Amino acid sequence: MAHGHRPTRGSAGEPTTATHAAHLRALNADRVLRIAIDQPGTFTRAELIQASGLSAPTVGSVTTDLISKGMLSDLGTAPSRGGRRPTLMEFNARHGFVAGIDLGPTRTRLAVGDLRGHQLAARIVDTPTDVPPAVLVEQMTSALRDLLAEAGAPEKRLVSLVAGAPGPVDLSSGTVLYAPNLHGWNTVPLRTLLRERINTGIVIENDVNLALLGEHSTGAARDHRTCVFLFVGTGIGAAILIDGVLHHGHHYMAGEVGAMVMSPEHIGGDVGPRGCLEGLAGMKALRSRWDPARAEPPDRWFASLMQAYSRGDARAVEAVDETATLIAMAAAQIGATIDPSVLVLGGSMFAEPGPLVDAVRRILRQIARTPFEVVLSALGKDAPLAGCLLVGAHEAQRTLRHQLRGGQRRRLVQ
Amino acid sequence: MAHGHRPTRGSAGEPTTATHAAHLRALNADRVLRIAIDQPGTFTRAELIQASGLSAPTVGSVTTDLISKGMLSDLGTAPSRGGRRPTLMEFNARHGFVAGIDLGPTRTRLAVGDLRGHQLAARIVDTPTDVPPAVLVEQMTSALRDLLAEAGAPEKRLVSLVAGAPGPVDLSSGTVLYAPNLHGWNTVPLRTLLRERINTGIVIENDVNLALLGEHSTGAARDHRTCVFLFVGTGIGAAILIDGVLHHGHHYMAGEVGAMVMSPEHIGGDVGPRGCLEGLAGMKALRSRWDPARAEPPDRWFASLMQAYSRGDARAVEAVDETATLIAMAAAQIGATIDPSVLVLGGSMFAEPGPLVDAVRRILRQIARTPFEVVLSALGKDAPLAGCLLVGAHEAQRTLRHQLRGGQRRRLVQ
DNA sequence: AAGAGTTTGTTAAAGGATCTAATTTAGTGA
DNA sequence: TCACTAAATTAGATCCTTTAACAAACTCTT
Repeated sequence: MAHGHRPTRGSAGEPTTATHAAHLRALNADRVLRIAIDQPGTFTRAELIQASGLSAPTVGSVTTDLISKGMLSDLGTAPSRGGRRPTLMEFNARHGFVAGIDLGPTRTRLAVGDLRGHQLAARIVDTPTDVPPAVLVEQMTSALRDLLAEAGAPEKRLVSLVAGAPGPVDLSSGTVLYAPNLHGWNTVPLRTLLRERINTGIVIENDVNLALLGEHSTGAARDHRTCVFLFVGTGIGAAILIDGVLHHGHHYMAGEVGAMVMSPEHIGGDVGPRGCLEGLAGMKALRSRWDPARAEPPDRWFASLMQAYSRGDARAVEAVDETATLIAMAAAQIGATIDPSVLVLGGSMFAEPGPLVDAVRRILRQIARTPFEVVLSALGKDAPLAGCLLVGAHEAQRTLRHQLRGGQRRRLVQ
Repeated sequence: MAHGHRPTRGSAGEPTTATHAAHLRALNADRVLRIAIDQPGTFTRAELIQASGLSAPTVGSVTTDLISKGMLSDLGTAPSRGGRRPTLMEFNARHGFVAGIDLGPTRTRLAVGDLRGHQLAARIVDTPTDVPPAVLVEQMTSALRDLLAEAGAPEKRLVSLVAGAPGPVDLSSGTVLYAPNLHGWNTVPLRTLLRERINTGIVIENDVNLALLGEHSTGAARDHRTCVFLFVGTGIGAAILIDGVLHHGHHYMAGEVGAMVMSPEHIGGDVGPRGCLEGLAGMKALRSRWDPARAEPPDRWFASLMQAYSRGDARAVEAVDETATLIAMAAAQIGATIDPSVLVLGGSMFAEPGPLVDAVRRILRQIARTPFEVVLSALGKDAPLAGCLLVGAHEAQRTLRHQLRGGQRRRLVQ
């Protein structure tokens, strides 16, 4: 009675782990939900009990909760297996939707997917050139709105949007630091631009990083927890996955290997961008080695080079070998640093098998002390978009789980 | 009545997060213990309540539990601050002990520390040469036993032992894959050899990795969550910390950059180990550049080279510059891949400031697109041992927390 | 010197969530 | 029809945390 209403002691911010009984509920609901998401098809309460290690009453109460929230769908009873017929359920992957935008130098790919990241609708549009970023974003969002309608996904139900950009990205602010192949893209606050037009969770990510995630989930790097994607097109860049997690670096510049200096003689300041890996072994350099006069049409010279190589043409062999040597050296150095289990090659230089990959493999066998598999991208130009939907699904699932916790806490405070 | 003793459903292994109320207890005890460990000095229950966000009764009951287990020490009452006098407590850092062994090519450093990793006793012994690994291990464990006695740490209370080896280590099996500077060390099951002699938790780790952890906790890389240690001595190797966690690579070979090929002309197979970074820029190569006849005494030539450099001696300048160029190139390539916030230079080549570091810094400014700090190791030859105690303390704290959970569960089953 | 006010810590009662055990539901098979 | 099986729900007990009240021990003012 001495103190009528003493202030509650120890209210030092959000606890990071469960402390109170109510948090247990959220944790267990979370656990069940996670199992439901991982389960590709349908399942019964009994299976959830098995998989979760929780007791039957708990699973029962959690599932009814999740069904009432719309996260699980009740599909009625299944045939008996000797006793009472079980109730089938499945994760309601259309409880929300995700979208991906892969902003490329010439083409932009858009897709809408469900909460598992499965693609429901996709579209390819030309990337408008010579317009300011805001105008480009405006056009892309309007295309996305069409696509959402096509997929039967109400905009309100869009939980997360992931956009990939061809350059390093500051993850924390969602800013594209620069994009050499997009005119005028320096320090573009892409996330802000998108958020002004679409109200949802937004993640901006580098396109090579997204490609690696795509290859990791459904492509050439499946089951490889530590791997590298080396993209060689006009530009050269790498993405790094470490124990299943993308590595971004302290300045979000990890994998920016295009500027690597490959030989001591290139250190002199005036040689500049030509002395770096990108300048010596990118697609432009390869063309200059083979067709310095630029006599062949832009979409034919590469095929002609490959043909010449198979004929044994000396200039073609030299161009391919010198290029492959530099790429293999860079790959070996990245490999020695990271020690991946696989290196995925992608970009227009490695769009399909051919003498370039073979040469890279051959040289790597000579110089890499710790050998790693070298494979071609399986998803090709679709890899970044696949990565978008994957990241989007992960983000969306996080949001879902957060809602779960939020719902619990609200009930608690009430 | 229908079924007399139905087997319990859903006993599918260990739950990863709390499910049952009893687990809450372990979680909250864990939380309090963690705060206690982080608190450098003493604290009161009231402070724990503040820091943990738990309620006063919970903290009260948890602390009495922890005190009865010996993990916290009751230090009696402290002077009042206007009310009832608080009870002071502290983390009982001597509830257990940790040990570290830094196995070097010429010297082996041993230390015993408390649960916080603070050093209590240390010793340096000559590494016996030309004895099989088992004999070496036998000698080291006997030296360690002496040291434990000296530190007042009963062997039964030794919770974890961390040994560093000068070569790549298979963490999962505790095997030293190879160690060029230790004669006959190929695929040595060091953890097994140690466990046969000392019964405690044992971790084997690469010495450069340990050095980086040491520099990260108390040395030159403090507050840098993503950083690289480049060791240049007889051999050359790197350690990589990513978001505060060591990166080991898929074959435990990450950072094995000594074998990196630095220029296309070195790719031909017959050049062999001389064409790699270690052969071109290690301490032996530097000596060959400066004193090819090996005329100067082994412990003097380096100082003499430095003196000659400061005189402007042309051969010295060339030797230093060429070496620094190669090291800077390797650093730039690692840096472009990892994008660290700081690069720590260590090993006998970088034992103290001098023209070599200056040259490396100068060249890095020219070729590194994403600049990072370049600093010298602050702990020098003690860095790996510091890392041993650090890792040991972490392991020991994990063991402690595990005990906590185990204790809870036992009580539950009972 | 006494009482008001403070700070610290403990006890008591209530609430929420899980678990085990029993029960209901709904089938299969002899 | 009856015994048996499997799935799901209900009932009761247990555990832990929280809020609220209380006790302890001290400072400071009147």
